[in-house]
Amino acid sequence: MTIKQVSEIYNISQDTLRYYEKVGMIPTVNRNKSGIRDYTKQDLDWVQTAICMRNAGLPVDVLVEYLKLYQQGDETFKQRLELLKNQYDKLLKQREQINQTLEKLDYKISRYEIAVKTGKLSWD
Amino acid sequence: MTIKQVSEIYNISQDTLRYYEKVGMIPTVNRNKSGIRDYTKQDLDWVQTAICMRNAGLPVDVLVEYLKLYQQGDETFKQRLELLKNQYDKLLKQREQINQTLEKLDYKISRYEIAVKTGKLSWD
DNA sequence: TCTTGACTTGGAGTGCACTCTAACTATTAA
DNA sequence: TTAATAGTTAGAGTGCACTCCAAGTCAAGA
Repeated sequence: MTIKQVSEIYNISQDTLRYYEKVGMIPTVNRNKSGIRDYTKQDLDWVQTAICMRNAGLPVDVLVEYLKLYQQGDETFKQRLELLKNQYDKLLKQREQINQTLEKLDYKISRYEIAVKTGKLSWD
Repeated sequence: MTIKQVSEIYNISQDTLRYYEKVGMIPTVNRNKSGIRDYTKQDLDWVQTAICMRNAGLPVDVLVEYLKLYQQGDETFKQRLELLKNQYDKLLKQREQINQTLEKLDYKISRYEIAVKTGKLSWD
């Protein structure tokens, strides 16, 4: 599968796909005889996971570290587990921040709904 | 209240507080006769809100726009409402991304918990 | 054969959100 | 009186994650 197809499937730029590979966030993709990337099913799994993790805000260097450990083989299960738990905890905290902000916004929004109707913003 | 105190209360650098003010994310803080910031209760409310919003990932320029509308008075209720709703929707989507990633991580973590015990990573 | 278009690379450039620096001023303690 | 401390400003620098660019290669079609 070509980089163009992958970029269309996941709605991500070809530049970003090449960048992810260059920095080591996903494994090196095999090239055909003329040097062009040919993504396999496994490559797509890595791409998908990388995009998912990045969308949630995991830092690139952490994902690079994860791939490095992965490529070092079975000796690194424990380190990989620690890394994943760590990121899990950080995401829980981030979600909590978002929830707090959603609450605040919800409150403000309800006040503005009234303000738009009445022309007055209450208690402020 | 001095910038040092504010920075300690909210655990944010003085530089960042000055930056938020400079770019217009919070209103200008009054200075005493020797030009030193003296944060009022209202200033603190703005600071707290700014930090909350930034922690959830709202962009600086959006918060600047909000303050600008706020300072334009009652004519901008509708625009402020739109802005807030917009950010609310974006945060909902971001939370959804985080939830997806948490699920993925949870799955991986449980596999690695077993892998660490057995020395083998299953089905992969 | 020539051109078009899709790909390749290394490396430079961009946008965001701080973060740091230098030069300066005012207040306080020794 | 002097020195240390805590603040001020404008503006430069940093780190992250892309994003763009230039120069080149290759395969297919006119």
